[in-house]
Amino acid sequence: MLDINLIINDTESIVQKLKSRGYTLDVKPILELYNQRKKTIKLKEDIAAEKNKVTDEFKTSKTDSEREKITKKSQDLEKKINNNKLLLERIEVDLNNILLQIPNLPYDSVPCGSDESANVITKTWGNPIESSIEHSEMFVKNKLLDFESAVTISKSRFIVMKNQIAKLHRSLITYMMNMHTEKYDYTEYYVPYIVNNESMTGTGQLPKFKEDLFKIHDSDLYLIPTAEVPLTNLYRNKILNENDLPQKLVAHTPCFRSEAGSYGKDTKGIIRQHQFEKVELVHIVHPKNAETALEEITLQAESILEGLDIPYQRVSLSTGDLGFAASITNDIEAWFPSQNKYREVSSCSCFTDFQSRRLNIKYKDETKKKNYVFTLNGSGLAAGRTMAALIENHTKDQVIHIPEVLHNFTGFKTIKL
RNA sequence: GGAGAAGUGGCUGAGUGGUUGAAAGCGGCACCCUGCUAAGGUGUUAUAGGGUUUAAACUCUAUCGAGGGUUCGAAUCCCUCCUUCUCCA
Repeated sequence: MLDINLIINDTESIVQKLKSRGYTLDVKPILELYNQRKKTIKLKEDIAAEKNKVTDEFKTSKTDSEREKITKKSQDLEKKINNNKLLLERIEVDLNNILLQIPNLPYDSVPCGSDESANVITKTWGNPIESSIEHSEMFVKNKLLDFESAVTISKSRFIVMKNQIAKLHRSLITYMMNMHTEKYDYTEYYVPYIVNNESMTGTGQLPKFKEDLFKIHDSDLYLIPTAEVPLTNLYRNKILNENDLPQKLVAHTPCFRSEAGSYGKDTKGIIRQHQFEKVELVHIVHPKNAETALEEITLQAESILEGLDIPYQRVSLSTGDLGFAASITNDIEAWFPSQNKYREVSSCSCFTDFQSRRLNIKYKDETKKKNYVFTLNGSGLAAGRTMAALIENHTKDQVIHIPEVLHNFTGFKTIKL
């Protein structure tokens, strides 16, 4: 959520910045509601002050007729207060509804463009190999990957893994979690996979992207699309000491996405699933440290791919391709030889105070002044896609060569087909 | 599954209808004192939102788990919900 004062006081530049990411801001209704809100607050509080004075007179009143008068007056004022209260509530709901729909402002450094074609590759690592080996095909016949059973159990876009593949998948997650907790000093969390409406609104999935989520029937609960939601919400309504920043959290969770609107996309393999495992990194930081934190998260995510010897590139998303809540995003894309292109395995973003304003997360500085923290997160990494990339990059003559960093976890060095 | 109890400021905890936005203690902060340490003294210390101001000061409103109700007036009485705890099965 944007700061309404910013919209009121710095309208022109806000409108311009939002325009650069393809959003047209209609300021007029906001301004109107903002003024109405102020007016109504003042009116309501003035009447409340009067009522407080009137009721105070009751104690010192002497006669019954005096008391009767006070009672009557107070009741009248109470009615007026209530009317204004209802009006104010309506105004605030309307205003909030508008504000919740406005995306975050892009950083000035974000490349300008209307869509992903304007994204900028800022780094490449490794030597992309050529190969036509598709990561899923070779496993299907021996049921190490079982799409058919998944459909029987559930529906399409789910997967059953078996034996060494299941273990390889689990080993990847352990490798990532160990790296982040042991080497990078993240605090590990186990969190709920089902969260409430407020949590989803806080991180920005709601109200705008409801159709991307799985909702639990007859409740206001949702399956998480990423651990970002529960992790960031750990700090909802919290005030942190400045020197407790930064907080770095990591969790491994399944992620559930309805993939609405992706019919026909990535139907082959395990690239796009309704349920997948992901290791998620979250930073809660002082605003002045946001940019270094983003670089840190991005490097840490990249280091996972480097350990696995999977070529990748880093892409700076353009204004038109940024996610709703993000101010700046680095995507990390792993090399998929069968597709002859790079595919996203991680997305690292800074959300500035967009989430913390919705979630009410602040820090206190030495002067005891409170400010909103900045939040960041990045995948480190999506396990399924990383495994797919690993398989495609490390299969030779019908043998998958497991990278050395995983040997302790897998217990095997190759998978023979 | 059944029966109770409780939720108050950073923490502990007092407060059963009106000078209580809230005692007291602890903690925090500032200053003072002491040769250092230990201890002591004085003061200060909630949040959000309005008004006002160059700013500070000031002032108003709301907030004692959440929401509703009773009342001229609610932390205090009533109802619903949430959370926590205890006991029984």
